[in-house]
Amino acid sequence: MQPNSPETVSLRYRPGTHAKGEDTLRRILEVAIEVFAEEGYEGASTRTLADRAKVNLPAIQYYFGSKEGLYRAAIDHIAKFVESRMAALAAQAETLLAGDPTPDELLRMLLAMLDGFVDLVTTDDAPPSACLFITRAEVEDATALDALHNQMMRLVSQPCMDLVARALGRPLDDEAKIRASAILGQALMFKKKGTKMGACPLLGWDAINETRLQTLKTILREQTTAIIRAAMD
Amino acid sequence: MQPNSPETVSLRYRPGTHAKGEDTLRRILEVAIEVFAEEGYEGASTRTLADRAKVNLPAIQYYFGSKEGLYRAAIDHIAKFVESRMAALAAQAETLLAGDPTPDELLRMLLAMLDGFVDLVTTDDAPPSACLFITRAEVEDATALDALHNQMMRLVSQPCMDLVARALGRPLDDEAKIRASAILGQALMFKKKGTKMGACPLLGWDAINETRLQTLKTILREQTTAIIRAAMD
DNA sequence: ATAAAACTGTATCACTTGATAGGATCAGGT
DNA sequence: ACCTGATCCTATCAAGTGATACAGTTTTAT
Repeated sequence: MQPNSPETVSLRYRPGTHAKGEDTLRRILEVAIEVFAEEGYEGASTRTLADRAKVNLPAIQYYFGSKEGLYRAAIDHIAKFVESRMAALAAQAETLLAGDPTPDELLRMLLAMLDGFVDLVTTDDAPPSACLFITRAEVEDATALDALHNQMMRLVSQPCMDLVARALGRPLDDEAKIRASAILGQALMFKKKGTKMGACPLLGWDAINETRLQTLKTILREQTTAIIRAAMD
Repeated sequence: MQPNSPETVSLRYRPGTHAKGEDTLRRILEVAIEVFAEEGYEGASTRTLADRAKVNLPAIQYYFGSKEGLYRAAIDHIAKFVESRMAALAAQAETLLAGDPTPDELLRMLLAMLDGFVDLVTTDDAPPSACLFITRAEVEDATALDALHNQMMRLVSQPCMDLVARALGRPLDDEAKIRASAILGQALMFKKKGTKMGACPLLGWDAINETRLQTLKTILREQTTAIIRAAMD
């Protein structure tokens, strides 16, 4: 019985019944994020996936129904991680916006979200290679990413755009959206295992350690403050 | 005789001798950029490439030696386009830096390069889908991209980093590099046919027309000015 | 005009891909 | 002890891949 095949998912499968199966499933999932990140969806063969996870070939169909099912599960897994990192900040921003915040409070909130976003895209926690996985999935135009897109919109882009608009005392128009996007764009250049044309290779940074992360955050906070202050006049 | 096969390239092939062959070669190349951009290297089958270019399957081997040869030729073609767009600006920046420029001159030059970079990543000219092609090639970690990487470094990143460093009266250290990268990162969010999480979908922009481009450039210039001015103190 | 080279098309090869069939093995409930 | 379902494995399939052999056609040079 394939526990996660389209027809039978959450029908007969009871997690924890067989601890061994649970471990195997998790191992496949975590390896899959790495391999999909390295090779892409088409490039990652089911044989490579199975080998790297130390399982046999049909295990993928058994646990996830199909290669695509595994891919979707990988996206879900990353989405949960993003949620765990950004949900609190997004909620905080929403509460603030519901009240009658000063421009300075709005700016501080925006800087906090920027910090969180930098953490998110530079972190090596939880699902390794998650950032590269998403980047690849993006250009591969995976429709399975839609859920994650909506989530990023809800937890990152939308709050930032709202904060920028309110801080500038404007409606949520193109200008506010452009400014918010550009501010986030600064951070995206430094994303983990980004591309060769990303900022890290340009800086000669092999990895982002704690001191480099602090330097980066400080500069981006400063620049964002300058951007908002200048636009307020 | 395969004109571009590794052994015989530029050995017996004389472009223009057979006008028909020249056209065919160019047609394959232009279609290839589109198809590789849409499907990725692995995803683009030689059959799809041949069909879209209205040639038969072996034509790819005949003209480019192999699928990989076609890929490399596509990258070369894009590299030439980038050169045509950015070389003048890069040279201008170099000349300026060789003299004794004022901070204001340096800022103006930086803004001009930023404008050029925005044009480059948002344009629909010359090789359509070139931007998406590069983005895909980046995450696919194509070693064939190295030449283009060096070129982007030489024509865009390096000049911008130099300009920022000099404008701030600092050496070319991490801070200057981070600031320059972040400034360019603002523009990258708006790249043509970027990802679904890019700025254009967030703005509800289906395409970037002339007025939108002007709005974008104006805001980015303004923000960059604010960033540099604030950092000079 | 005619030979040589450039170009195009059909048929096919060896290989890899995702997926499945069907049986062996294991763990938990009775 | 034993049965049932969960888990794992070997062997195999049909489809699609990049590439080539080789014959036919067109263009150029002499």
